[in-house]
Amino acid sequence: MNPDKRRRLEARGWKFMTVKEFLGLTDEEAAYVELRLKLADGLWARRTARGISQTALAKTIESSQSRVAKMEAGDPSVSLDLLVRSLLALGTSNRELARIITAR
Amino acid sequence: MNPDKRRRLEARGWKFMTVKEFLGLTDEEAAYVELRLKLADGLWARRTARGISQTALAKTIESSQSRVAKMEAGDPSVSLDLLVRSLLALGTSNRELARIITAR
DNA sequence: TGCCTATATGTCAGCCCTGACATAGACTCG
DNA sequence: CGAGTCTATGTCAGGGCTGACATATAGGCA
Repeated sequence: MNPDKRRRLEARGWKFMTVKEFLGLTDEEAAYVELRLKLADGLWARRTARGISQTALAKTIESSQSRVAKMEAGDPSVSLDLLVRSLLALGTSNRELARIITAR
Repeated sequence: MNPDKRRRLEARGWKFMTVKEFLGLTDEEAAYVELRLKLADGLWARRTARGISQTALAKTIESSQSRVAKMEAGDPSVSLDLLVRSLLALGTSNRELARIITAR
């Protein structure tokens, strides 16, 4: 958000919080959610870099296009398991996986 | 295995294979299994380093002692999700998580 | 010896995640 | 315009993972 706009809104009594604060997450929960989002972004990056469609990826991991879309969207209904297995199916090495996790 | 013993056994017609070969796993599946084992080992290492029991850890993650034992044993009935969440509950940072993953 | 703690292993009802399907929007190309 | 592709989103029955429980083994201590 624009700093000026934020200042003006705060002057009028608005409060700003992080997603973590808003949802009342513990540190571990926040770290978990963050991790999922990083993997989701990493999956999208890897897939598009390879130039393959969600449907094509879905076939290689024996899933469906809709589930791939949910994965990349960070949908809560998708497990870490499936995210990681999808990344591995795209040929992601342990080192690359580690880089995705530590990305900021 | 002792190289001499192996040579003697091979001379008698025994064949040796990796777990991956034996189970007929694809590269991705093998990587997935390996990853789980690394996380399992990492969990055990972190827990014992903190000097807490499986029961104590189970309480903090709202699970049970038996499930923690299965986790550390690399039991197939345990999801990556639970493994990672347990590690995070032990205060494992992203960087440490990455180190566990890339450990050999 | 008996008691306590820690860990391993098996089982199971119930819930969460699964793939599949339907549908809609955005975009490209005839 | 219409047809095709790609992606997003909602729904659902069924299967996999869950916590809980029971039980066994091992080690420490009195």
